[in-house]
Amino acid sequence: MNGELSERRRLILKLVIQEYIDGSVPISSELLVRKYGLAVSSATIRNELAALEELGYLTHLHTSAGRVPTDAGYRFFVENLMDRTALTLTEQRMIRHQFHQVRTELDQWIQLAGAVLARTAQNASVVTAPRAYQARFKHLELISIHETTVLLVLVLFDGTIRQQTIACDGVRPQDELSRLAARLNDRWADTTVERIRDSVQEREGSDAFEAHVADVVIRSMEWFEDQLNGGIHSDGLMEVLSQPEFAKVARIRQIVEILQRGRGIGPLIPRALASDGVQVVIGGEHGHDDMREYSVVLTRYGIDGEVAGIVGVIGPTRMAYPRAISAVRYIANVMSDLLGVFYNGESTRY
Amino acid sequence: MNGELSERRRLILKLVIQEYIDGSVPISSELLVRKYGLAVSSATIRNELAALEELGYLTHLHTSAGRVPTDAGYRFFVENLMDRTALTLTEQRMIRHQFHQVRTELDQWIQLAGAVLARTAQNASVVTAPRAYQARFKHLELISIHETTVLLVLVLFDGTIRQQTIACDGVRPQDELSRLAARLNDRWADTTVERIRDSVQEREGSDAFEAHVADVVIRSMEWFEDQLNGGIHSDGLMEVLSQPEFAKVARIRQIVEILQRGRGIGPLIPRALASDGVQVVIGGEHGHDDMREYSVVLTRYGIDGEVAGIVGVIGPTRMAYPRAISAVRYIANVMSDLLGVFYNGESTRY
DNA sequence: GGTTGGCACTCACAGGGCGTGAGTGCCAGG
DNA sequence: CCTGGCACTCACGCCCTGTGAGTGCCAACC
Repeated sequence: MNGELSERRRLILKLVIQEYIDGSVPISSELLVRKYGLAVSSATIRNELAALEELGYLTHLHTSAGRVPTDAGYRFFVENLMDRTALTLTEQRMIRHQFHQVRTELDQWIQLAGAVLARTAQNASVVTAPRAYQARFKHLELISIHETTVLLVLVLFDGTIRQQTIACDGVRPQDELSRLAARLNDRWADTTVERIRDSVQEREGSDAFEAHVADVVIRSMEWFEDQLNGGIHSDGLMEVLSQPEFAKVARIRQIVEILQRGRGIGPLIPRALASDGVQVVIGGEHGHDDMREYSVVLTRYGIDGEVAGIVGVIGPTRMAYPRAISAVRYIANVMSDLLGVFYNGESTRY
Repeated sequence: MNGELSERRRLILKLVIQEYIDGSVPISSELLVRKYGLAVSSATIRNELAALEELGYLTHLHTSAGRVPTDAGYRFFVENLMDRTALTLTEQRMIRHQFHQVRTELDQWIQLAGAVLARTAQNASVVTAPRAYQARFKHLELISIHETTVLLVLVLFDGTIRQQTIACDGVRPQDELSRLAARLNDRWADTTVERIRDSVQEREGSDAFEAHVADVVIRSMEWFEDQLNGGIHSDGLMEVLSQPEFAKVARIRQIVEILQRGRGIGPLIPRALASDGVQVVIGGEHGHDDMREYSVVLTRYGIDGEVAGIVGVIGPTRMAYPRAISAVRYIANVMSDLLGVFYNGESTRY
């Protein structure tokens, strides 16, 4: 599939795709000759284009419109033809700078990653929060809100926090709550849901309120594990709408719907989490029909064996793949390093 | 401004506006006569329409197109003409049911409120988290993440939680951190930022790490007070796009931009927080130009003197005001009651 | 055999002209 | 004050046509 194409055809295909990506206008034989000073005539190029079309890399809306890449064309481009350029150093520095500005909150990192990615790739972005592969208990706190109302704050190993109000039977003063919290923290430190579930069953006859708290904690943690690929944040609607494919309202509604529910990207997450490199899924390569005109570039970030999330870009198949891929890769690295600091106190290395 | 209109004119204006709201098509004199079996001829209606136009309540795109309400027309309608119907009992029950399903998390309430509001009013919705008028310290927790990294979890009186990592000079074992946290909790229970700031200045020579923690807490709380009207969540883009005004791409981009930044609604928040009823701002009544074709219906929710947030609806000036207003009012009540339970342990009454 | 100029052919797109119909404005008469 | 009648006005949709870009193919050339 690589040697099949002569050097000239590869060049022509590459030029067509590059031109189309940044102009969004079907590419004619003449334009290629003129713009790139090719040593042959437009008629020759036409023959080559026809051949590339025969091979399935290009199409034609109708006779007498320029050539347009097919999904297979983009695929070939991504795999064999494109220039693998990284972001410029200036861009890298600016991005790092922005992350350092908000070094505090995890939520803000996620939001920032989405915004930066969208702006850099001029498309919509998707980001999920970093999650532990398995929920591990870190800490809990019981805070008296009102006589019979208690706020339970649960901190998991991956830094996610859940808050929940609990109604209790009788009045619970704060110091009693603190003592209970301390006891539970001690007992459950760094354990998984299963272990907590076991430990609860062992001590059947304990305090009813304590049992209730345990129950809430277990349910929270279970809910968490189920939610692994919930919580897909997306951003950059405005950026993606600036792409010329969204000149008709129908397309806009389509992308809004795709982004809103995180559908269309959800199915790709397991694969992205499992693999190491940047994943690219082009148009019809998605299963469903509603994604046939969109491509997704995404990758995993995080710390091996501990926590992981995904970051990615979504846009029309006519996407600036080289740039999207570099941006996604870079942001993933930045996020991974930030998490390294967060979890392990490692210093930055990017 | 009320007695100025004859009963018949009031009726005609009301009918025109109602018809236009649900049809989005300019209203003709004939239609009114036919559809509502008025006892007069269309010519008479035409005269009345001309008079209403003269008064500034209606317009004309050009001769020979039906009448369309002006901003002043909508204003008069909202104030004097519209039927103040509440949501049906079935709708109320369904909404309440949904809130009970997710009775746990505040974040989810907000999200749900946005979704429900958007669906009910068929427009975009905006919701802010409930915030205390003044940040009051409730609780903090220090959790050892790594030898020299500490996770600070700060709980404020209004239930908002902030997490932040702190790097410390030396190794801090968990029990030392717990003791420090207990000490600070005791000292700062239920105080405002100012008091904390004062208390820090008093004990100049204390431990450097303790001072650092105090500093982070103070900055978090200050940031919070500044952010009072930050964090505007919006939802229902899909719903609002189903309105016929968004048949052209330019309009879509406009609303997307308005929603994205929470701009256009930001300026209205102070007023909504200060007043008790439902606020309606119609088209040109907004200051800026970009909101000239949009209306906002919003209100405060929360607990008097303690916490408050806002919920609202935003859409084209041709908005189903009665329904939007009922929906906003109802959701605000539900949210207020939920908060009542959360903060005061009050039982529901809606 | 690859390359080229030439030429016919195709098709999207923009602009102009026109008919149609909805709806008003006005007037004169009841 | 109400009404029927009538002229007038536009937006809208339609068709039509000219235009230009671009291909496809062929015969000739190296």
